[in-house]
Amino acid sequence: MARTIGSNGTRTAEAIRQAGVKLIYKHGYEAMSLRQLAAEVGLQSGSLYKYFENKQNLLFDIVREHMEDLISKAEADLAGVADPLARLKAFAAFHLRYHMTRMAHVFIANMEIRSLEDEHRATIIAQRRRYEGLLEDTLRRGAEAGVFEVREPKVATYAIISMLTGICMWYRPGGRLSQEDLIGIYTGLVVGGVTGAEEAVAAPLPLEAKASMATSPAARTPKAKTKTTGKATAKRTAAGA
Amino acid sequence: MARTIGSNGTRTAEAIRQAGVKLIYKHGYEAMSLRQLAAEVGLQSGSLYKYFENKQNLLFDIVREHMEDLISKAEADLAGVADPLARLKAFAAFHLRYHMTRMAHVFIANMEIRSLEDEHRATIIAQRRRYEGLLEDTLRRGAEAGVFEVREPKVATYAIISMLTGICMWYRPGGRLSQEDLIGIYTGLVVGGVTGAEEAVAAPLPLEAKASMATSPAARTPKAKTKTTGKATAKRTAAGA
DNA sequence: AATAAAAAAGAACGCTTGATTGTTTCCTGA
DNA sequence: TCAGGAAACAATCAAGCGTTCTTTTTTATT
Repeated sequence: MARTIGSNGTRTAEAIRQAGVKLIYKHGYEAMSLRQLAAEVGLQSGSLYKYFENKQNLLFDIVREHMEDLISKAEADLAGVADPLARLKAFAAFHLRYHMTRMAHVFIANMEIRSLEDEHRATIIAQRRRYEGLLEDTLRRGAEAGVFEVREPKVATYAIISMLTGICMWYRPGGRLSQEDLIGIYTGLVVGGVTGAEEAVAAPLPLEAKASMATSPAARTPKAKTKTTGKATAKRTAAGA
Repeated sequence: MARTIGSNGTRTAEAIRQAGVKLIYKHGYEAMSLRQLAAEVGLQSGSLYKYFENKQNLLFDIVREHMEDLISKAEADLAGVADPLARLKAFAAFHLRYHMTRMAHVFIANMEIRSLEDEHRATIIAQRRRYEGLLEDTLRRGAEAGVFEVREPKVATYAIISMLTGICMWYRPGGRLSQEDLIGIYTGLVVGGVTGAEEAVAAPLPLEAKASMATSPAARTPKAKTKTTGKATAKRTAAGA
């Protein structure tokens, strides 16, 4: 056999992209082998190279396109909103909704940066800076306008984004709380945090002791989590590309 | 040559553990080869097997021991603190200080869970549940006591822990802000978030454009910001645990 | 119908991986 | 002092890796 019946380039390209996202999300970039990916799409591993230069570039393409999508949608969403508080809420809502909808892409973009080669990683980090700037500017303007109590906009930006992004570590569609419920909860936490509870900002910290050491076993409660097929192991090839 | 002069089992075991943490932190578990690890310690790869059963168990040992340490220290730190607000602040301060001090271990424990085999992963997740319970119980009691405005303690727990954990994505010792500075800032955000800014919690969301899936081509920055604050800005993304 | 292009198969490559084994050297305690 | 155990080496294994190349089949174009 060679070319299969009904085969089509653009359709295969899209299938590879989707399968790549799925497998990298599930197993990680290093752990995903190209044979595994090819099997998922129904190809031989060698045939994949009609669709990307090498494994590294597949990852880079996926992450870069995701970041472009994230940024453009965020900027579009915030375009008309001027008031800092409204802008903050809009950002939080957008970020949460986006992250709940496209968890696999987000997860990859956050986790696999380390697997990118230097130049690629620099590109992605620059994109991320730009995205973070949307929030940071909002916080800074709000602080200048006296709406927010934010002494360190950059730190607050990192903190807030970490908090919001964290939702895709546990959220699964169909749970007790709807997306809009969660947006309400998270937004409340964010806005409360930056509009200043006086007692909070003032307080240094109430800690007396520092010591440690004590053993404690046991555990409770279950929670849904990702799974791994304990199969493939991989290497990170230095000479690879 | 065989046994090297001055070689000592317990010392080598410790060296392997440390090198393992270092290399997994730097390259990831999958990407770290045992030959790389052996070279770091000054051994041949085969010799490593005197110190662990296999690569998977090395990872598991590292993560499990880290979680045990985290939990026991946290429980010790919170032992005497009864008041919900004080307890919340103490938890935040502990978590931040711990994560700023042992970033490599924390990073591994959060990132490499997917690389653990099913049974091992279940053990670690149970430990994490227990740790999260410390915060969740505090939030729940504070809410019952009317000190906090927290409708969903579990969600708030995830959100807060993600935010706090995120600090080790960018914090590097020696930056402009001290550990205590950062603890103050983060604690302010946390306490503000749960002590309820009325306007925040009430507001549903001020968004008119709901469709996050609307296509928006390209991306134009009205205000792209690339402020380089010394070195504090760095590498990894704001993701959570 | 003839031909070119596209799509995929399939075999092969050089290498690295985690893991195993047998052997040699060093250290230590009776 | 000298055996016996601890510690590490050295060589090896099969498996799997990313990648390349050639061949074959299908589709599209003329």
